[in-house]
Amino acid sequence: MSEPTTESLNFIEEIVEDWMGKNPGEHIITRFPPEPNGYLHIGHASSICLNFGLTNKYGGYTNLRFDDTNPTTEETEYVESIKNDIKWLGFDWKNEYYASDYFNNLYEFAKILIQKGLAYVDDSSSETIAQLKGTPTKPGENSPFRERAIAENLDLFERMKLGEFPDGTRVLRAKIDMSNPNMIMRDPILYRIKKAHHHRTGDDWCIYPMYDFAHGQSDSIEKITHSICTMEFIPHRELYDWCIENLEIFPSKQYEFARRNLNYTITSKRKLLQLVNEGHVSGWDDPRMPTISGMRRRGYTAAAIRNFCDKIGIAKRDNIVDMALLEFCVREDLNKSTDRLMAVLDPIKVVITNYPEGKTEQLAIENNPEDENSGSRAIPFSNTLYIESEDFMEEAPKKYFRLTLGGYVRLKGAYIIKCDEIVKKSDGSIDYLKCSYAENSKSGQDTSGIAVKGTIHWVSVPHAVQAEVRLYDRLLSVPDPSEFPEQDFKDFINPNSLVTLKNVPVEPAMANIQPGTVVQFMRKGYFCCDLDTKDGQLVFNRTATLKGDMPKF
RNA sequence: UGGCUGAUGGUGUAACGGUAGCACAAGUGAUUUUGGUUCAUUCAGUUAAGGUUCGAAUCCUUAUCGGCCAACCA
Repeated sequence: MSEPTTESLNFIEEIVEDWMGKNPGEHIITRFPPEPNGYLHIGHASSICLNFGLTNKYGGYTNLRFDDTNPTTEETEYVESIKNDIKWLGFDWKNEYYASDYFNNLYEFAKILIQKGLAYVDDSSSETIAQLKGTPTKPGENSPFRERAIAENLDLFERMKLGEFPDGTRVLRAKIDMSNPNMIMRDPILYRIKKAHHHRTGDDWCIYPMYDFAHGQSDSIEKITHSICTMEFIPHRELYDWCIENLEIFPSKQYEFARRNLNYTITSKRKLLQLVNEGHVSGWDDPRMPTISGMRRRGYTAAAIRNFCDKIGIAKRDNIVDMALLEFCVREDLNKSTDRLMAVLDPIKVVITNYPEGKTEQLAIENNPEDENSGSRAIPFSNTLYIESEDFMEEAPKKYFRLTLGGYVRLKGAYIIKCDEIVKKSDGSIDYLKCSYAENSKSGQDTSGIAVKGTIHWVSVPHAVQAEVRLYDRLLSVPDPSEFPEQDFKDFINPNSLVTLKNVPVEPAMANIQPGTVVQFMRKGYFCCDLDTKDGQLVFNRTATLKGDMPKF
């Protein structure tokens, strides 16, 4: 009965479907190639969903390959975090590989190029090499070492490997074209000397291949059919193809898409590392970070992140995705799955004068109205309660639906109360509210006939449990710091990105929540029980507020 | 001033020569024991100018505006 809807494909899917049409019976192979020099962030999530999503959809498989060709910045800690994050996101790789697995192959490839007269050892300093490289508008000049004999190149390269020369004294370069309009092709450096300890190969090597001499060949060795990367690698594709062609190896193909940007945050590993190192955040997994581990700690779910990546799509144009869409995906998922509990973030006390002193009633309340299988729980009610201070106004405008002096309001799951008197301190601030309740207004069996405009949450004072609550907000105070290139992005860190509340009264059921669990604090937002929770000291992170602004009065 | 790449509502993304659609955001209304959810509804777009065509977001030309490229980083 439904219309035959033709699913719309992104341009990468079109390329894949086209490939499959031309290669019947074969399957695609993709790879996710992180450099282990930082934690994965939301931009990587997009790439992960793309690469793994493609092979989930079309068959074939995806490898995880660490691009570990620079020993000075790469660490095992990052390898572990990356694997953990990918698994948490819900994806499985076929093979776990490392570019460093291929150091021998790459070394042999280099010798092949030398023998073909397509690579040479250059003794120039890095300054000289930069100088002779020219500029985008000015062609480069040949290195004086460019015409070295093949045998001499072979010998020198061998001795570079043997460790005979200090760091930075020699490099191996491809012999291509110093006047190529694409600067990447102006005799790119293939190997450099770095007497550094590698996280996997230890001290086996003192020469390491550059990205351009490792990535394409690694793809080729793994027979990657579709090597998907971001737009800034477009100029590198010419060199990618050049290496594969001259080495006569499996012709992997590179395709580029535009990296996804999110407003009010940054996704630059360099800048993220700066935030961590300089202590602007508590670590890579600080809930304000756009890292996968940060979002996880904040309470975002893997399903929400996957859905977000699906919704923002894949294209080639520059983009800054609205954070509101990510939050929408988070709320959409959490709304269906989280239990509703009560916590009073900014409490004022209410005494119900006509409710027996010392009496406790257990009231039944449903856990999640969006999930009929979620059941219900009992919450204790007494004559002394906390309510949210913003839920009371002495004199209120017409549109104010909550408690006012002389007005009525419903306590969620309990009774209707009326505020009879405000008891003030000597400084004029509110000490507590004297209220009366309607005994026949009990939730679910209300015969009072009192019409109330609003329902508010509450916690019984004698039964309350204390918690620390961390209110997180957007990391930056401007949507796009790149609009201010003269300024340091750290100047834009939102000073209110974290507000910590101590001794927040929460209902007793909260004490049984396990770290990592997300619940909704009724009317206040979604909150995730933090890993710092221990020995009965509860800590909650605000994952997201509820949608819409409560009108401010 | 070189090369590469891109341009569709506020944001993101479709439409592949034939009705510019979807989602988010924003607004309005209904429902609601969460000012949540849900439902209904409104606002709002093809960078510009030419050309080809019965017909152009789509093809061609020119212009304009963005992004990337001069690490022994990836």
